[in-house]
Amino acid sequence: MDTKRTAATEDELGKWETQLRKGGLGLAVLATLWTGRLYGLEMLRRLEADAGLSVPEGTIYPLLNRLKSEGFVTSEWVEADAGHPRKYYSLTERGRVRVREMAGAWKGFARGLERLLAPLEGDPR
Amino acid sequence: MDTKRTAATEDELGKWETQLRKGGLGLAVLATLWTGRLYGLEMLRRLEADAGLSVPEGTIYPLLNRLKSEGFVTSEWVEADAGHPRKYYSLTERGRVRVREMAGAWKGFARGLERLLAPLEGDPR
DNA sequence: CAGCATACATAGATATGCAAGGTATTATGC
DNA sequence: GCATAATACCTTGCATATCTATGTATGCTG
Repeated sequence: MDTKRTAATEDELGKWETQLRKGGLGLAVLATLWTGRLYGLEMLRRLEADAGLSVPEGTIYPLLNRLKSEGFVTSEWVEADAGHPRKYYSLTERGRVRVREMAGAWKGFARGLERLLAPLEGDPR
Repeated sequence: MDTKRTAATEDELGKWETQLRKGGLGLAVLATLWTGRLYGLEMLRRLEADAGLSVPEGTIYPLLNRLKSEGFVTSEWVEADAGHPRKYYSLTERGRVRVREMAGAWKGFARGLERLLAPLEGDPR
């Protein structure tokens, strides 16, 4: 029963983490493009390596399509000498402006939450 | 047209901020209860004052019910000598454990995102 | 040419925040 | 005593983004 409860708790925490990411991932993806173009799976690897965010493929492609239809990124197919053709995404000018706005909103929210979490720090209770 | 575009952009940013809060608000609410019990509207005021998070009532009551049915908080009606009866919410033991887990997950996510945002800092581009 | 890895894509289910509107109780002015 | 306002809590319906699972196509390799 302990194992059951633990498993359930972990599941719930997992679902919650899913919710936590909403919105945040859009910013994360745009941010990876700040320094230059990347293709889909390359972004996933960078998100994992740089930020510890493991994002499934089924999440990033719809997200990229949304960002594209909103005019924040553009895409172009690039055929390599060897290997499969890849779809590279780049930030548009509008996208650059947007990342800054989003980053600002993120920082405001994060600072507020940090303040609320301060009382927990080092409290053994 | 400029005004139109600006307005539309702000609307979109607003919708995005809604997404950004998902999950985060649950943590924020539980965190306000760390130091002691509070009633609904009191929480809203504290969230606004301490963290700059303005949360509408339509958000917090369903949220509190969820947290209660999941066993993270308990509630009790308290009748004051003067004034209206208030429903006070407190953290359960399970709730305390949970806040810690959530705070840990939040920090991991926030650190990762900060790393991704680092290249934007002071980049005039 | 069969199997495997790479790369992009889609559909349905689920969860959450919000706006709008509602009920009940207490305090206040006249 | 009665109307009005303020406090406090609650419910419904909708919009939105992500995940799971699955599908398609291409190129490499033995």
